[in-house]
Amino acid sequence: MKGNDDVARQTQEKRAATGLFNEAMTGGGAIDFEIIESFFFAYRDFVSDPDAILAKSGFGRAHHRVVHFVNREPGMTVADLLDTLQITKQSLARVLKQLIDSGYIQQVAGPEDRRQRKLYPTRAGRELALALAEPQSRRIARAFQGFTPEDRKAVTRFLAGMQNARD
Amino acid sequence: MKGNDDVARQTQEKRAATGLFNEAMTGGGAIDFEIIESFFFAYRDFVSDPDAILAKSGFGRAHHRVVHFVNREPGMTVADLLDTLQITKQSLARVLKQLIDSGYIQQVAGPEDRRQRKLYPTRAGRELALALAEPQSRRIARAFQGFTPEDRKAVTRFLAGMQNARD
DNA sequence: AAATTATGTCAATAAAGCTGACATATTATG
DNA sequence: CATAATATGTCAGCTTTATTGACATAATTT
Repeated sequence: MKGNDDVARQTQEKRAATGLFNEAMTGGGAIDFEIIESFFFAYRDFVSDPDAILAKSGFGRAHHRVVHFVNREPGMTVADLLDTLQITKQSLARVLKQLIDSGYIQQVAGPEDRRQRKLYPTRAGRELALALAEPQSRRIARAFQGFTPEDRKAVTRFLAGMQNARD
Repeated sequence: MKGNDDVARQTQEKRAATGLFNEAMTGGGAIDFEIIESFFFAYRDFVSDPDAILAKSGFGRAHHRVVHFVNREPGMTVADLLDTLQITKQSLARVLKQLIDSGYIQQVAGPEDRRQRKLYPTRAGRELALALAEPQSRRIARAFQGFTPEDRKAVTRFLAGMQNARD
C-alpha cells in the first residue's frame, strides 16, 4: 500500500503542526469552486435589487415571488402557486393574505370548480411586479453586454440545465 | 393626447370588467422574465443539494457558507468573513460558534495582530466542505454537458457580470 | 493615556419558512 | 344520497437565519 502512504504524506504536508489546513481548498480541478462561488455572489446581488424596493412596502422576498408568478400567470390557483414555489400552504397563506389585504392581488372563485381561488394581479400588483423586475432585468442586460447570440444561448441553456427535471 | 388615450384603451382591454389583469405579464420584450425565472429556479435547485446533507448534521445554509469560505481561504479572519458574507457579526457568531464547538473550524490568534482570530478548517471541516461542494459541482458539470469552451466562458462572464462591483 | 480596532456576547426582534391539526365548501364517486 | 376526496383557510407552536443595540475585553495605534 505504498501509493496510499504517499497520498497520506502529501495531504499531511498541507497541514500545520496543529492538524489544521493552511492551503486553499481547490478541489484539484475536480470541483468547480469558481462557478459555485460566482453563482452564490451573482444570485445574492441579483435579489438585492428588489429587496431594497420591497423594504419600503414592508414586504419581503416571499411577497416578491408570489406577486411575480401571479403576474406571469394570472388566474393561477393557490395549488399552482404552491407547486411553483415548493413551499407549504401555511407559509404561502400569510404572505398571500397580506398581498390581498394590501390590494396587490385579488382572488376569484374558479368558474368551473368553485373551490378554487384563482389569483389575479390588480393594477397596483402589476405595477409592483414590473418595478421589481426592472432592476433585475437591467442587471441581466448589463451582464449580457458584448455577448453574441450564441453566448446568450449558452447562458440560457446553462440556467435550464442547473434546474431539477420538472414533471 | 390621442396617442396616450390609445395606450390607455389598449391596456384597458387586457383587463376584465373587475379591473383585474388576465394576460400574462410579458414586459413586451423589454423585461427579461425568462432569465429572471430561470435564475430563480436554478439557484433554488442548486442549494437544495447541500441542504439535504446539512440537515443530517443539524446545520443550515449559514453553516455551509462559513465552512465553504474558510476552506477556500484558510486563515481568513472573522472580519474577512463578515465582509465576504455581508452579514452582521451577531449573525455570524452563533453559526461560527457551532462550527467551532463541533470541531469543523478552529480559531488561531493572529501572529502579528493578536486581536484577530484566524479561521482554519479541521480535517472534518475540510471533508464537510468537499461533501457539500460535490453535488453542486456535479450539477454544474451536468449543466455544462455538450458546451464548447466558448459557451463555458460565456457562463463565467455572465455570472461575473451579474455581481456588484467589489472594492 | 486615550482612541481605535477586532472580537465576543447578551437581549430582543423579525422574516420566512416548517409541522400538525382541524374546519369549510365543493366536487366526485360508490 | 351518503361518503370520500379535493381546494382552501386557519390556528398554534416551532426553527433558522437574519436583524439592531448595547456593552465588554483585549490588543494595537495615536
